[in-house]
Amino acid sequence: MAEGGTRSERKRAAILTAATALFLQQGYAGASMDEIAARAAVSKQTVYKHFADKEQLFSTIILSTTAQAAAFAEAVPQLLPGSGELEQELRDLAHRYIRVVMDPRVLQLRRLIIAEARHFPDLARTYYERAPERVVAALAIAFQRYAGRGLVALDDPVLAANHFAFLILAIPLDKAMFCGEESSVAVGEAALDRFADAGVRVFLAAYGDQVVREGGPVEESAVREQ
Amino acid sequence: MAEGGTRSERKRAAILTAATALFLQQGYAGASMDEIAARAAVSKQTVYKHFADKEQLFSTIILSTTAQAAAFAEAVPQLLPGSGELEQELRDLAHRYIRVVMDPRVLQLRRLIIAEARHFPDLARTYYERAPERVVAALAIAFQRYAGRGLVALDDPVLAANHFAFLILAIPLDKAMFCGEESSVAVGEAALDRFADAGVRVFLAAYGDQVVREGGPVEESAVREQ
Amino acid sequence: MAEGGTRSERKRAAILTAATALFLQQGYAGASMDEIAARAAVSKQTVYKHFADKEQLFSTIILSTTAQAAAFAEAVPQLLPGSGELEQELRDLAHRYIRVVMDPRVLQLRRLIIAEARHFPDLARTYYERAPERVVAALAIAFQRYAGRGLVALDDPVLAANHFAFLILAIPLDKAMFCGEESSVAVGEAALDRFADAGVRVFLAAYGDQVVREGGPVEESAVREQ
Amino acid sequence: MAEGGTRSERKRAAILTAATALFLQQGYAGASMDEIAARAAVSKQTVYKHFADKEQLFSTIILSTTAQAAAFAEAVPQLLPGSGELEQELRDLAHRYIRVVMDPRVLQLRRLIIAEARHFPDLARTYYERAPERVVAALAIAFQRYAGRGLVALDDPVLAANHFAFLILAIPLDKAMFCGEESSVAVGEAALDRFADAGVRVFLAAYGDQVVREGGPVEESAVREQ
DNA sequence: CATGAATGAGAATTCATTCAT
DNA sequence: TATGAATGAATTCTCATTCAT
Repeated sequence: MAEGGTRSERKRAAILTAATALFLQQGYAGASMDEIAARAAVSKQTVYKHFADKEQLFSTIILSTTAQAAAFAEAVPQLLPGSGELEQELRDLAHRYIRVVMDPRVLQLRRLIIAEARHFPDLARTYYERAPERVVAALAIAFQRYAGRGLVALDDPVLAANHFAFLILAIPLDKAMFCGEESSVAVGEAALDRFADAGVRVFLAAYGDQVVREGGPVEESAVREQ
Repeated sequence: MAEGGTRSERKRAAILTAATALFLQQGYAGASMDEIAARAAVSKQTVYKHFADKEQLFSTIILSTTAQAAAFAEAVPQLLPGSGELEQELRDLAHRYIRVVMDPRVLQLRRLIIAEARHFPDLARTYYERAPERVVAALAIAFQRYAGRGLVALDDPVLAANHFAFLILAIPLDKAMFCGEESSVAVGEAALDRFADAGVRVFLAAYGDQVVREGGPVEESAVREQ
Repeated sequence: MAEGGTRSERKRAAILTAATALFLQQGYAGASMDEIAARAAVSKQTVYKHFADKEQLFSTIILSTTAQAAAFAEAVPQLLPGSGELEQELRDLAHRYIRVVMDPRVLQLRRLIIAEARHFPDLARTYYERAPERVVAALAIAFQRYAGRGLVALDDPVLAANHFAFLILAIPLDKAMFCGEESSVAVGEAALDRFADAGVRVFLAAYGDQVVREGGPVEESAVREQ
Repeated sequence: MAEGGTRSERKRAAILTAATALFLQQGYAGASMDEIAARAAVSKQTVYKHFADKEQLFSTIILSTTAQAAAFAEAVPQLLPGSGELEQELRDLAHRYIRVVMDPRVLQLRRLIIAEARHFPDLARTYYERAPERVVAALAIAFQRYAGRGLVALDDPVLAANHFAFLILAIPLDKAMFCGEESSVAVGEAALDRFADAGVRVFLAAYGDQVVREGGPVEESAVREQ
C-alpha cells in the first residue's frame, strides 16, 4: 500500500484498502464516497478518476477477494493427496478450511454480498461461482480421485463435496451470518476444530469405503444408491 | 386484509402487508415510508400512528414471521414419532422442512435479516433463536427420543440435529442466498426432494443404529466413537 | 376542573388546563395539538370546537393568567397603607411580591411570552400592560400617597415604583430567565427575602424622606449597614 | 464578509452572518437551514460541512457574541478609575452601558437566548456567565476599589454591582423583552440617558459615602429631586 | 491534478388542520 | 358529536456526482 508502483497506483491501492474496510464495516449504502476518499487520504476526484462510480468500486473490491478462495481451491489437491491416513488428511484440510471461512473479514464479506445480492445479482453470482463453488469443485475432484483409489464410495462427487463442506462449516457459518462474526470469534479455535472433526466423522461414516470399515458392500451400496 | 376487525385493525394489517412486501423486495433502506403508505393505501400519518418509526415497523414484521418457524417446530414431534419406518419418517419430515425453508418468501426474509444484521443485531439474534435454532432444538429432542429407543446412536443431540438440518438444507439454501430465491425455484421441487433424501441418507449412515440396520454392533461403534 | 358547568364547559376547562401545562413546559411550537387533546382526554375536534386554532388557544391562556397580577395589584393599597412603620410595610410587600413573581409557573410564563413576543407582539404587549406594568402602576399610586404624607420624597412616582420593583426582583428574575426557574427554586425563600430586604434598603436610602432620616450620618449608616 | 481569509473562511463568515440575522429575526425554529444557505449564497452542503448541525451553528453564534460583553467588561476598570468626580464617572459609564445593552441586536439576542433556554440550557447558562454576569463582576471589582478609597460604602460588592446594573438597565430592558426592541429605539437616546442618570442617583444615595460627599442635606436633596 | 463547493434530489419525521364515520 | 384518518406541506439531514479554482 505504500511501496510499489507509481504514485497513481499507490493511490489506487489506498482507495481500495479504505473502501474495503468501510464496505465491510458499514455496508454498501453505509459507506459514503466522502468517507472513502478521506480515509484513503485522497481527493474525491481521484476516487472517481480510478473508478467510474460507487458500483464499480464495489464490484472491483468484491471480485478481487475471490483470489483467496482460488488460492485455497488450488491448495486442495496437495492437501488431499490420498497418500496418508484418510481421516487425518480430511481433518487437516477441514481445520484449515473452517479457519479460512470463519475469518471475520470473510464472514463480513459474505454478509455484505448476501446483503447486496438483490442490488448486484451478477456480482453475487460471480462471487458464488469463484469462491465457495470453486472450493467445492476442487474438493469434488479430490474426492473423485479418492474414489478411484477405493478410499471412498460415491456417485456424485459434487454432492459429496457439498456435504463435506457444509458438515464442517454450516453450523458456525450460519450462526455468524445472524449473530455477527464475533459470535464465532467468541467460540474460539478449539470449538471450530470440534465442528470440523465432527463433520469429518459424519462424512466418513457416510462416504468412507466399507472395505475399510468392513461392514460389507451390500447394505452400504443400498443406502448409498438411494 | 379486507375483512376482520375494526377499521383501524384493517389499516394496520394493510400497512404490514405492504411493508412486508416492500422490505422483502427492496430491503430496509430501499423501502421508503412513502412507498409503504402508498401501497397500503393509507396516509403516512396513519403509518406513524401505528408504528413509531421505520425501525419498529421493521422489527414487528420480522418477529411476526417467526410464528411459521414456531409452528413447524411444534409439528416436529408428530412428524417424528419414532413409530414407523425410521428412514421414511425422516424423509417425510425432510421434504416438508426443505419446502418450508426454501419458500421464496422465507429465503427473502433470511437475506433481509442477514443484510440488516449489523444494523439490527438484537433483532437478528432474536430471529435466529426463534426460527432456525428453535427448529433444530425440536429436532434434537426428537432425536434424543429416537436414541432412547435405540433407533439412533448419538452423544450430542443438538449437534446431530444441526447436521441433519444442514445436510438437508445447506446446499440449496446457501446457493439461494447468493444467487437469488429464483435459483431454487428453478431447481424445482423434485430437486429439493433429492437434496433432502441425500441428506437423510448421509445422516442415517452416520447416526442410524447399525443393530437395527443389521450391520452388526462392532463396526458401528467403531465408526461412532470416531 | 371536574365539577362546575355543563359538560362542554368542563371539557373547555380541561383543554385549558392541559394546554397551559404543555405550553409552559414545551413552549408554543413544542406543544402539539395532538398532545393537548390527548392530555385533556378530549378529541381534537373538540379542541377546535372551542378554540379556532392554536394561536387563539394560546392567546386565551396567556391573557387569562393576568388575573393573578391584577389581584396582586389590587392588594397593593392595603399592603401599603402608610399607617405603620414604613420600612416594615415595604418589606412585607416586597416579600410577597418576590414570591409571586418568582413562582416557577410565573417564571415559565414570562419566558414563554418573551419567547413568543415576536410571533405574538400584541399579546406580549397586552400581557406586559396587564401584569408587570399594572403592578408598578399600583405601586406608583401608593408611593404618591406616601409622598403626600411626607413619608417619601419623589418627583416621578412611576420611576420610583419601577426602581422599587427591580431593586427587589431583577437579580433573581434575570438569572431565572437564563438559568431556568430551578435556579431560583434552588436559591430558597430565605435568599429571596434577602434580595427583597436589600432592595427595600436601597430604595429607602434614595427615596426615604430625609426629615425622618435626617439624624445625620449615624442613622444613615445604620440604615445602610442594615 | 467579502474580504479576509481563504474562500472557505469567507463562506464560513457568510454563513455566520446570514444565520445570525435569521436566528435573531425568526428565532431558532423559525430559521430554516435552507433559508440560511440561500441567504449566505452557499449550498446547504457547505453549511453542513462547516457546522455539524443546526444546534452547533446556533451555539457557535450565541457564544461568539459574548466577545462584545467581554470587551465592555474589560473596559470597566478604565471607565471607573476612581480618580475624577465619582458621579460623573458613574454616569459616563452608565451611558455607555445602557447603549451597549439596549442595542437592538443585543436585545434580540437576549430574547432569543431566553426563548431557547429550555432547549439549550447549557448554552443559556454559559451566555449568562460570560455576558451579563461578567460585566457585573467587573463592576463589583471596580466598586470594591471605590470602597477601598472611601468613595462608597458597601458590604457586598456583587450585590451593589447588581443593584447598579439593574437600576440603570432594568426598566427599558424589561419593557423591550415584551414590547420589542423598537420600543426602546422609539424611546430615543436621551430617554436612555435619563434612565441611566436616575439609576446612578439612586445608587449613590444608597451607596455613596456621605462623609465624602458631606455637602449637607441641601445638595443631597437637590440631587434626589432630580 | 486536487480541493472545496455546488447540484439536485430523496428520505424520515412531524404538524396543524379538515374530512368522514 | 367524537374518533381515526387524510391532507399537504415543511424541515433536517445525507448522498453521489460534477464544476471550478
